[in-house]
Amino acid sequence: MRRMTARPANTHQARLLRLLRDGGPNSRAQLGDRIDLSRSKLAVEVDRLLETGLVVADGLAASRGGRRSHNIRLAPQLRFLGVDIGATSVDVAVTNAELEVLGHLNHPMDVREGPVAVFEQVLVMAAKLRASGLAEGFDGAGIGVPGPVRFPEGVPVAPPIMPGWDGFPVREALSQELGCPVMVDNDVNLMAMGEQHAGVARTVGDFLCVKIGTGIGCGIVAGGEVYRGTTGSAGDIGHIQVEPDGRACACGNRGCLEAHFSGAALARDAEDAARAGQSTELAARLESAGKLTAVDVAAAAAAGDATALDLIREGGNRVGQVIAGLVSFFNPGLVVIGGGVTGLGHNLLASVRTQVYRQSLPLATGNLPIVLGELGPVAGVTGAARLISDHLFSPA
Amino acid sequence: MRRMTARPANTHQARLLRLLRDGGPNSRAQLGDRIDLSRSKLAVEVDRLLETGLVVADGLAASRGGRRSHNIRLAPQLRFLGVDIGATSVDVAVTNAELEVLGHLNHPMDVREGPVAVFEQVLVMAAKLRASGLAEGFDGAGIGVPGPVRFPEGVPVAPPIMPGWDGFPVREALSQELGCPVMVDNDVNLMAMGEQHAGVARTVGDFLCVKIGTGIGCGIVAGGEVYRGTTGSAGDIGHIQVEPDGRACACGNRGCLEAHFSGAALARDAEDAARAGQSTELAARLESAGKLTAVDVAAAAAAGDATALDLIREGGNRVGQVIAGLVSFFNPGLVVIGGGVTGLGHNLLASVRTQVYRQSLPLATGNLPIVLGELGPVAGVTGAARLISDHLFSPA
DNA sequence: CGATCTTTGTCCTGAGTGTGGAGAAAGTTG
DNA sequence: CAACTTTCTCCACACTCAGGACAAAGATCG
Repeated sequence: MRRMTARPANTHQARLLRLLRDGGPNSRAQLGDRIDLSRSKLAVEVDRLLETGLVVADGLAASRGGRRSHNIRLAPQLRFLGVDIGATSVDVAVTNAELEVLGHLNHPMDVREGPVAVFEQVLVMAAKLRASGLAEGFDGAGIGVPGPVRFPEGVPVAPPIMPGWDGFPVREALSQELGCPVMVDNDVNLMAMGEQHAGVARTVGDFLCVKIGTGIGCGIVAGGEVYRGTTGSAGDIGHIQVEPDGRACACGNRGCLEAHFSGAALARDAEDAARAGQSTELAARLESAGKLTAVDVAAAAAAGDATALDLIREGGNRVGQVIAGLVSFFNPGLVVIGGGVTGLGHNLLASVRTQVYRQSLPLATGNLPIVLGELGPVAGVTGAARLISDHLFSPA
Repeated sequence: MRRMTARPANTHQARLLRLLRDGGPNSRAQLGDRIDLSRSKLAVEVDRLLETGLVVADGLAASRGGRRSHNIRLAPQLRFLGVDIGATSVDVAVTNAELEVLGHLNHPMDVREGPVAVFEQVLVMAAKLRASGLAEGFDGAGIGVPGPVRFPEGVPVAPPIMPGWDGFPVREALSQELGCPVMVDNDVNLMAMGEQHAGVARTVGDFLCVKIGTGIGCGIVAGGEVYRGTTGSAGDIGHIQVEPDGRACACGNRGCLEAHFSGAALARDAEDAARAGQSTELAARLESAGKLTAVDVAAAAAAGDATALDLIREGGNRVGQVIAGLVSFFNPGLVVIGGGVTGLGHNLLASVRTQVYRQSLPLATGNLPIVLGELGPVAGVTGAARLISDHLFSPA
């Protein structure tokens, strides 16, 4: 099957494609209402898009009191691949051109196994999705990695938790294997884009997306655009110091946020507490599973375990303290919290909110929602699809 | 005299005006090299600008081996007024269209005297500048106030250190008095724009501009544009907590950065030290002046006073700690430090650098200059002129 | 001092972009 | 079936813009 070869020839076409992607109007007349173009020019550009095959007109819509309109939509066979490489698992999903997730696979895997092994797994998963009939091929792929990325080149740089990935040509390699265009970004940025596209941040121009998983990172969206910083490391808040002479961190410093609270830190603290006999609930879980994760702590807290609750509350205070500073600095319109610890839910949220509302100025917090992400593991892959679609739906 | 009435009719004209403002080429041919337009189109737009009077062609340049070119430049009689209202003083300057400062006045004044009194003073100073022959009138004015501003309306909001200013229609009032367009912004943002236009940040797209005066604020420039946040309070880092249960702050919290280090805090600490007999140098200065300021501390440190040096070093550590966090988060390409404490100079800078380079990740600090502002008090007024000129030099 | 080359600026034609009106097509409503 | 709506197409006209031809003005060199 022939894959997407054409690209929009001008900004009008690009805007039309995005309008259609984002679930907008689907007749020429309705498109005309939302784009600043005359009917005639609009018709010309739509016709050209129809010629390229990026867009199809299939069937007629119901009448709204007059002549029935043609349904204009993005080519239904277009498929994007969204890949989200986390520290401990890989998510792969296939979407249509509207970025609706048609199929989604997850595979536990340590990113430290290196790019070659991870890519092999990604290709297996992509093949499985293809084999299940969801796609005959991919028109583009977005991929997120858990570390800073030199964005224009699509190459990870100096990733602390990803030895072996430094300088690996992710974009080029994956593009070669899949035979389609590929864009690479930080996983946190993709989560932010996902929540922006289909989640809680749909209507917000400036927001922060704090992802608490094995580590902690923060996606920054300013003026509707992801902000990546000078070297692509913007949002790397895991190593902000929260306690002078605090705990030793893998980065070599002491007192980093990540060392005091993160999925990994929480699990370790819970195990310590269980072994110290502070919580029978946690001890029981440790006994049966051999180790603890954030999920266990969440379950224990839900069961009313005071120690687990304390751990969550203290962690929330730590993150909240940092977020409070970021809120003062960045003055976002929304703070989204997501990642593996979302299961800790409202206990975590409550202490974060307390810290932020207490420490930041009223002007910055007055109308500031602090909420959990809406999309869970879908956020990353949706963001990945969005990344590549933004790229393909812009003039060449 | 007739003032500037015309505005650029399209983006081409706007770009040409900015090219000319920013000291660019000044013949049609040279303009053509830097703008993506054909010679013919360029000639048309230049002719139209000449007709409006925004631009003049005066005289011929020296030959460069062929026909001599016409000097194209912004109308020489254009004048912008730059106003920088600080907590304890008012700066007013007049610039030409290239934003060169032609005259600059400073007047000590407490912003808490309220907008009416301050405006009266600003108008007196503007009149003085006009009387000295530097301007026959003003084509536009930019004004900075030491607090958050609802930018589109030009109205200060909830300014903690400016009682009486909340909701005062600064833009409208000043525009009425001066009879020209006015734009209002936070003083810190203007300092950032000043350093961006004519100072150390000329070539940097993403940078932070930390202003340490009576309080502490931070201008944020992302992608070449000032970032103001959702409610205009972005960069308000003075109330980030640096010490749990630290010193009481005017905002009602404890441990705010501003309470531990700022022009005001430094002066107070120095006086305390002098009274406690920890420094004969500071005591002598306190004796003779009745009070101490950051300037005294700087002088004492320059004279080798250990206590003064300690105060500066400790303050630098505090700010450095916060800046380190911001660097991790924002990943800027440059950090500029300015404001009243610039006199503390390299002693301050040294401890800030130490903190940042120690606490932030190598990827973010690897190529990160941390420098003092280049323009001093001129930064604010230059930024103010730049603000209004950006506004006037864009299509209506 | 003239011939030639360079640089600058102007003019003109033709291709392409985009608008708005006229009106055809295809419905609904009474 | 007449009147009205909505959607879509076609067409004439204005405007934008690029690039070539060429004129103006000076430098360079034999």
